[in-house]
Amino acid sequence: MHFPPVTEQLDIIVNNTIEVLSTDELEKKLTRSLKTGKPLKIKFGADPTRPDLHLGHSVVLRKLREFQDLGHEAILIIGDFTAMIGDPSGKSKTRPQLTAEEVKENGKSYFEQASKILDQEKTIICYNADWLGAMHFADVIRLSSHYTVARMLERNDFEKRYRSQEPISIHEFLYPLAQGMDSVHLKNDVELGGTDQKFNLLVGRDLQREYGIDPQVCITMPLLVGTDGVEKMSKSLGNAICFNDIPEDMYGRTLSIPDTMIETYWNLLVPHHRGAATPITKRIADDPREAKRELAREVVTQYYSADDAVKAEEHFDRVIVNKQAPDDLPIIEFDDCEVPLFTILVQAGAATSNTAARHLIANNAIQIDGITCPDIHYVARLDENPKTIKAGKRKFFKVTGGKKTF
RNA sequence: GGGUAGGUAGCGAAGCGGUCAAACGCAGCAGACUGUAAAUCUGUCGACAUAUGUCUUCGGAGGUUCGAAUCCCCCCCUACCCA
Repeated sequence: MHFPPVTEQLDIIVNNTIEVLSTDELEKKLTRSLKTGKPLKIKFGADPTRPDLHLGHSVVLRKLREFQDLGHEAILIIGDFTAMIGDPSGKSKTRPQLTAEEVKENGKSYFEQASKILDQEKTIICYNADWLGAMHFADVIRLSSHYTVARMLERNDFEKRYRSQEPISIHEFLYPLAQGMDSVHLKNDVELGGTDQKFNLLVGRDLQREYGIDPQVCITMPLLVGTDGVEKMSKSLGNAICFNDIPEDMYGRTLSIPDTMIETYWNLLVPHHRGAATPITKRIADDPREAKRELAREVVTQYYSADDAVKAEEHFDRVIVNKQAPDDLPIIEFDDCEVPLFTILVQAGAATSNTAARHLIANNAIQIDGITCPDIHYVARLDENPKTIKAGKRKFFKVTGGKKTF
């Protein structure tokens, strides 16, 4: 294996990170691997509870990819075992117990999505139930003897909850230990995670030392703020841009971020273009609109293609900017010639109930062939010529009727 | 084992016998505006029918009342404190 010089590697690795614990050790490890020709093992773990990856995940995944490109070995751990414990960040919500099959399925989907960023060929994937599931209760007790309650309470959210008299379950204490056990098992050299993972990463490091293994270097990456510009990106907060979003959504949602975040997004999400002409800071200052559009195109290009990015932009300009209907609308067919508008909306999936459909109509959100229809009792006269219905800003479809012959 | 505080719509949180489908905030949806799906302002936000209502909801099961989310009884659950 041939690696770039250590200083060059360090530059790339440290870029965009929040913390590297420690840089010295990382340098030593890199030097050693350069000498021996043995790649470093880089660990990144993910719980397969929610298989929707979003741009927030991509920040860490891209760092992992950088390691791969430098010639190191990326190990993606699907936490099928730890998923059953439940992530203790924030209040522990009762999670639906996943079956082994669901977990495998989610894990597979996770890997597929992650492969949009990682070099799929070179990624090693493992399931931590393989070793955690094999542990006996006695092993677990022995493991837990390596850590103290006081040290656990050092963790930010534990401490906060403890102080404000919120409950902390014992199993939540076990979570970092389980994650740390992964590091003991893998003997990895580096573990990556978001800043919220810092404590868990350090536990892994401590445990490795306890078990006589060269402790891992912990690298934390910034948490990406969501499209709302406030909270960290998360599917449940509705401020996420997901890998699996269709290009149009991905493009539009990227455009909706506050201007102040363009630079951050650019740095964290767009692969380094070496020797890019004008620095992004200047381009944002000159023309924020175009800079953001370029960002959105870049994002779509990464997960789809440059072609899709252009199409998504055209779609956006047409539908959102110029408020015109896109091509290729789905057609909903009715047998009857006269159908109440609210029924059409429900059938088309534009509203979840008749009442909801009426609310939409009453809010002037419905247009038929470009004309707003404010009458909640409106009965549409349909024939084989499709009428275009616009529900809200973005939902379009066509309806035909009169298939029933009299 | 004992004590205390609680369990209300997606979440947070009022209400504590009728005017409660239930204040308020957040999220959601829509309208206006905008380079934008951001921000801001406005409306909406259980269901079914309609403008007058009907039905199902306030942890669960009973009960008292003309009438309960609100009172009584039993049960379940959650948190904290003391042992």
